[in-house]
Amino acid sequence: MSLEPTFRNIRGTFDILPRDGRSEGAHDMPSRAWQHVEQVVREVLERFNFQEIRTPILEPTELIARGVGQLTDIVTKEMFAFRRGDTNYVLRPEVTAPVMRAYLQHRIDQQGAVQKFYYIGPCFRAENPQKGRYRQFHQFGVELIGAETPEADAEVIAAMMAVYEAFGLKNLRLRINTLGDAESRPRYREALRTYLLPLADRLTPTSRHRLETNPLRILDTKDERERRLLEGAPRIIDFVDEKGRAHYEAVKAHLQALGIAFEEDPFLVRGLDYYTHTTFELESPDLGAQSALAGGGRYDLLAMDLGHDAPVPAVGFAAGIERLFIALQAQRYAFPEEPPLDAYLVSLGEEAMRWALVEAQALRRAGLRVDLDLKGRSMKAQMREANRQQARYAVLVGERELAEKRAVVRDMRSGQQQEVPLDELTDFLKGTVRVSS
RNA sequence: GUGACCGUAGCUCAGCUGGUUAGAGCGCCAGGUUGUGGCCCUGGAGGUCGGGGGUUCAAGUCCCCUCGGUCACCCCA
Repeated sequence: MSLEPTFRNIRGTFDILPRDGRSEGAHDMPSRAWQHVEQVVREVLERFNFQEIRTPILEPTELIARGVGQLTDIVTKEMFAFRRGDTNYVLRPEVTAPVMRAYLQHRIDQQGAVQKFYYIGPCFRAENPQKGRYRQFHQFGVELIGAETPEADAEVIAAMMAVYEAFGLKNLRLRINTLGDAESRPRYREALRTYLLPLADRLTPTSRHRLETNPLRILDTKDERERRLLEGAPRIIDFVDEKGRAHYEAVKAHLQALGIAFEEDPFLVRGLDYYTHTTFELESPDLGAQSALAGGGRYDLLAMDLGHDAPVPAVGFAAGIERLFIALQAQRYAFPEEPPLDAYLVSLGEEAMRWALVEAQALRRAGLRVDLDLKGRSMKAQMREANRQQARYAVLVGERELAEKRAVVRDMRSGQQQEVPLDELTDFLKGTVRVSS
């Protein structure tokens, strides 16, 4: 199973293979399925006029630390970071901060219009892997930058839901909440602390620690006893000012108008510091412990956290592709089948093999999907290969055919075969293939 | 970082209370058809039983360590 001197993929990563082979270190879906998922994602998001942005996988560590937040789990313990020369690098653990960085760097804000970006690609987090969690994982998401209206929030959530709708996923649960803004949050934080302080001895050690560092994070505890303690805790919404509350109410109204079902969860806080106002999370019952399919929210303060001189309103979501796959498999999603080979060239003898090599090129130029034997195997073995590849036709050529300038073309479904002059092969295969498909 | 469970051919697994040359199905290769697939039949290749150490006359089977996997905690996608 494992030979010492051979290499394996790094823990928490996987290879995506052309054919689904159940094997350690390989994703259980073939590359074709990944292409399909990516394609659907692109189509849906582009329908919303989100346009792709590609940023480097390598970013300055400081960008992530300031963007995501110094005290977040991501920054304190989950970054793949290293130093080289006098620069600190990270493999990006998320894409929102990099997109904002690009937006500011290229002065896209000067263009005035609302910017709608989408991205799709790998991210890295040094966590212990488990179901739906990897060290190199793949995300897609959108960032809508430059609009502070509740309609922008609704648009982002609508785009997110549209992706899952396109895949026909059912039983999804959308939860939303508001975290208020830079004014209300500190006030709420204090109120929450004041409430929890007398109960500190009944909290878990981590929560007790968070009481000092980041009290909001205690809200999303899974500990039953803590949840009960929190029932009487002050609610964020009561600290949000008139404007913030109106924003939240408007978002909810828009979601209703869009026919998007949701539930409010006053305890929904997210582990990234940049969120303000609207936050949301999409869950699937099919995922196991890592139940979040996607999440996001508004992050109006991120630009300033990154050193910009004015706030830049923005809202976005991020979604996990591996988790999408889990949900798709659980709901028996029908992935498109591998397109079959139009023809497999079977050759006998060196000369015929050379002919096949050249003929394959001609057929491919004519638009056909063609493969040929490159091992010089027996005819039987080549036929077996043609069958395995589910080729529509096997084209057999040996010395005899070469001399007579005609090939034996075998229909692999019916088993019927006929002779076709070599110079008519392209037209024959194209014509017949077109007719039969 | 912590915990639980698991680790025998490419894949899925069987190997009873430790005891002769470690097995099956699928897959792969070849033959049955001197130039032909899918079904069937026959044969073959492929395993340091994750690795190391220990107990024992004897270990895939027991003990320890280690590596890897899975799931969970934490948190997130």
